[in-house]
Amino acid sequence: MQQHTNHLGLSHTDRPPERHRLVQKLQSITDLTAGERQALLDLPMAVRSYTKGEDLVREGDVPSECCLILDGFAFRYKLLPDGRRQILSFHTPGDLPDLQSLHIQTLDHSVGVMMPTMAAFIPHKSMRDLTERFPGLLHAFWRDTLIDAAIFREWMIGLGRRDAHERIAHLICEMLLRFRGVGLAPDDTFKMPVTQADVADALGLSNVHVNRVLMDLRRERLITWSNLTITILRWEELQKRALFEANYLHQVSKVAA
Amino acid sequence: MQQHTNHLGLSHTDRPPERHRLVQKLQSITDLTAGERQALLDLPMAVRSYTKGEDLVREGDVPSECCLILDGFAFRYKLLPDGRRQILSFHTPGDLPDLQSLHIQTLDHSVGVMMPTMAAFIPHKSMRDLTERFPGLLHAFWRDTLIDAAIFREWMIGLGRRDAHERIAHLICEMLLRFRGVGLAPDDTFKMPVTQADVADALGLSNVHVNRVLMDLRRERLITWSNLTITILRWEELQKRALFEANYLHQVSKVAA
DNA sequence: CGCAATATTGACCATCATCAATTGGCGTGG
DNA sequence: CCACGCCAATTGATGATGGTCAATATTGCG
Repeated sequence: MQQHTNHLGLSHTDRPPERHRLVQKLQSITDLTAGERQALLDLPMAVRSYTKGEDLVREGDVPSECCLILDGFAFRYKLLPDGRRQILSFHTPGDLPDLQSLHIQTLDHSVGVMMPTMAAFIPHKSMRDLTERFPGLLHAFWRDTLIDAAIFREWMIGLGRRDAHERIAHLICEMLLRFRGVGLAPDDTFKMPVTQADVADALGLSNVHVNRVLMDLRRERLITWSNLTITILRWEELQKRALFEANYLHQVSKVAA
Repeated sequence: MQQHTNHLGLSHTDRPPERHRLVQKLQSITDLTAGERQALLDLPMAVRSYTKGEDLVREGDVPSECCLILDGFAFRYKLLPDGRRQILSFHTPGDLPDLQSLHIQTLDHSVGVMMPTMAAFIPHKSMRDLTERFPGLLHAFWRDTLIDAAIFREWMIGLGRRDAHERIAHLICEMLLRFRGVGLAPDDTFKMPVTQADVADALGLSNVHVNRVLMDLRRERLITWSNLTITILRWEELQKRALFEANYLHQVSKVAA
């Protein structure tokens, strides 16, 4: 996830090797038949590259395609008129952060990237054809939407009822499991390409306070976080600090192929 | 919505007249064919009544049926180990607050009621048969899930980045539009059967602070709120106070039949 | 080597939580 | 019909978590 070969900003239009990420992702939440897998690989997609600070889509857009993260790291967010920002979710390769655009005309949030990221755009029409030919995939996408919503709910609990230490510890726990789920967290270490200010906007805190709490967690030898790289030192203790319960991730604890 | 005829706790098993609420709700977010409407009305459902404080389902349950609010007022919530509570959403008649159980085995939150409420339970098997026979309904349910998630996102912004006055004003704006959408807010007045403590748990505040902010909003003559009844006095001003933008509700501004 | 973005620290302050009464509304039993 | 009791609303006093502002270090990188 952390490195990829092409981020020159060029726009290709064909079969990037990373397209298997989508299969991998869906397979992590449901079973797919060979035919469904092939159909996913055959989806037409236009690939584009982005760098830190660019948006894949913006609030207010009326997209005619869905975007798929092939490589990199993206996030959904929304701005208030005066500039306050709330980050709604983080997305790793294989995710479809605006799947909702299939059914909801105008986008109610933006999708940006935190690092050089490659995204593929799949026409809505192709998605509709696909789900018509393969009802199993329709269920897979619906299931994905439902898990997405479950994660929103857990974040709401954090924003509404957890204190700063719990929130930050909780986010770290969640990201560890999500990266583990796609085989990207060997030795309880993973790359988290976000700044402390980003974390602040995700958790409803100020950057300054995030910094202070991180110092605490480091002092307590629960984690290490530098160079965009996080290492969990004491997993049990960290979960306790976060009041973390993994069930909401609905992971089908099976290692991605 | 505020009154209903039977809340003796009896369990019927047949065709309550309120079952049309489901049709009404789905029709408010998509178009249905006559066949689809009839199929919805023919769904088998077991009706049960609940009173304030009772739960329809609990976190950890593995339901084999979906619940449908026929009459009354329900909410989804989750508790932290030490008793802190976060309310995740409010639900009016026609809503299916645990639709997700169709695809996600174990429930990650509870559903409770705020007032005498009648709910119908529809076996998952019936739902699956239904969506198999009527793919249009499958899309309708998916769309419902997506709108649900859109509301979660808006609440996340409130919890993370709005101050107490904005949050409360925003909730009032949202509920007005939702009640209006089902024809239950004549004269910008509607019944909101929640206590100030409930509002606090929905917005991540303390009951005391909710009270103080409500006093402010009343002093400013923006609203009236007593006896579980809210009246909006100055709609434009209230929206401004809340930084409210209705788009996220994705309402198809058409009056329910 | 020097910029520019992040991270870190300190000082001060505001919003909102907590704790503790007190008041008010309303249903129920006598 | 009225008193009691309970739940919710209201108010006051006090304090803590976390925000804001402003420097000062670091670190990554061209």
